[in-house]
Amino acid sequence: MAFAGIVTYSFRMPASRPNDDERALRPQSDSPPALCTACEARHRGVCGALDGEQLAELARASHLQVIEEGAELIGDAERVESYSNVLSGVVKLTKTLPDGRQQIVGLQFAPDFLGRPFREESTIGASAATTVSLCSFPKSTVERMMREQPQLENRLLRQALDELDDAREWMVTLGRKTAAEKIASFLLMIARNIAPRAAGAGETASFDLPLTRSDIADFLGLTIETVSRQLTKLRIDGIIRIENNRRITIENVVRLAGRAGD
Amino acid sequence: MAFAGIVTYSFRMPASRPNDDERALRPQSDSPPALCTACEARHRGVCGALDGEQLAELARASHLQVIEEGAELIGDAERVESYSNVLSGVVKLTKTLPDGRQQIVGLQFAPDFLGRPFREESTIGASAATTVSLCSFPKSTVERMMREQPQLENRLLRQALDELDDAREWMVTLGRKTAAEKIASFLLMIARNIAPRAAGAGETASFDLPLTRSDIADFLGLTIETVSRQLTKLRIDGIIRIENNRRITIENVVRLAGRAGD
DNA sequence: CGTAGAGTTGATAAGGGTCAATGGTGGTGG
DNA sequence: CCACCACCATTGACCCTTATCAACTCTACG
Repeated sequence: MAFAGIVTYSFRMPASRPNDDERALRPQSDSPPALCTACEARHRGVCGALDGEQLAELARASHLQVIEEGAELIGDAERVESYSNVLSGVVKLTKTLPDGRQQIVGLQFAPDFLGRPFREESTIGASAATTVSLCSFPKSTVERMMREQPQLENRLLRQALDELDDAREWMVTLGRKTAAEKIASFLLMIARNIAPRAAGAGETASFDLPLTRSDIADFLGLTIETVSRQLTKLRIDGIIRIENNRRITIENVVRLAGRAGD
Repeated sequence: MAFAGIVTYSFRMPASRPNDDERALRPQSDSPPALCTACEARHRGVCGALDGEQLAELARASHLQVIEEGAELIGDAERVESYSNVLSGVVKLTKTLPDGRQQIVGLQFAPDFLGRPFREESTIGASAATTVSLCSFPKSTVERMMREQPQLENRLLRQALDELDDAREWMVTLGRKTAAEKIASFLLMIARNIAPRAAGAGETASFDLPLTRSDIADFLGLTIETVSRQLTKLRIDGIIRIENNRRITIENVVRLAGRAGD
């Protein structure tokens, strides 16, 4: 059941036909494919390393997938035959102990690259925290391009180092922060990824949590009860508003940051 | 006092003079510099990506440092002007919260590469857990070579991905394991890095802990008292022998692994 | 031989886990 | 349109693991 809930489209399916206007705007053969021009990965993601021709080649080999909430993308220790870019939604990376204890070890947002080069099988599981759309490529195509275009490897190195910084930041949270500090740090991290404008300067920020209470607990090394209690505490203290289970408003970003422990 | 306790040598200092026999063995101008031939980093580390000429050039710009136990290599948020290879000893990577709580977020052994490309200042602190020897290069030389030799970037990407796997492995340990499991996991990890032979197949393994109880606590998100109590418990159960504060013998690797939670 | 620093051990307390009951909310079918 | 159910989240009572505080031991070193 690994791919339950995954719908796959081809980039050349009828729904994505370019119309005459679009064609007229990019007549050259090495201009970016129509579907790449609006893609975040083309600018901030790994595809930014490719020239027009390479991008066209990759687009020809790629396909769009829409994965519904909860579906598994990659099982632990499963052989992986493709890489992907996250186009929208949130992917959670998980590790599970033999007795079932689970830890979320990372979250991926658009336009992150999803996959583990240089390893036959993945060491972690990946699943859709929300509905996710992915642009997936065959492993072999990406690996050939890495050899032809060093810029691509450079982009992957930059993302790997950023993820490493994130992982180490969370090690501090997991190892040394209290439950209250963990929740505050988590809300701030989500806000910065989902509503960067508001979280940066503004005093308030509203967003839908991409995770259930159970996921948040698995991310912070807590139980769902503790997560719930700490959210309630922040609500009573007037720092957040809980519109419904998923939707949160941070009433005062500065005060919340003051409770994150750093 | 950032560099207290650091002794610096040049690679061309008298103590490292090549004798006639060594010269005779490698007459070509692009053969590896004498001091690189015996270096682990030349084979398993990043230097393996360089050809003879590049290696010679890098060696000319590099210098050997011996850092005594406890000395700080890089302060948090400090500007870094050089990269290094770890030649021997153990470097601990730390993060500290404003109120002083500390978390060790990684350990580096020979022949790991030390440094954070693409960032002006480091986001973590680094200090010598044991006496450490480093081979250091100017930032600019390494960065130019990264552009000239894509293989170098490939090596860095591989190391970054390995470190990311390690960091995520420890996130599980920090977030979901009990104190007893944390200590068992830690001892196994150290044994695998310091005494790989014995830890792999053998039933017993002896080694010197590269960390104090306080460091172990900071690595595992515990207090020194809990670390001490759990070590005592393993000793009483006949799984380890504590020769002295630093030296440990794992009497039964299999039984210890059974207590690591995975 | 005395002191300092690291480690151990013990008593107590608190933070967060566990177990159990209750409270929303969204989806389905009558 | 409403009632019911399933699932998620909240709240409460209690307990356990680990932190905290304190005393003591051991070893290295002058």
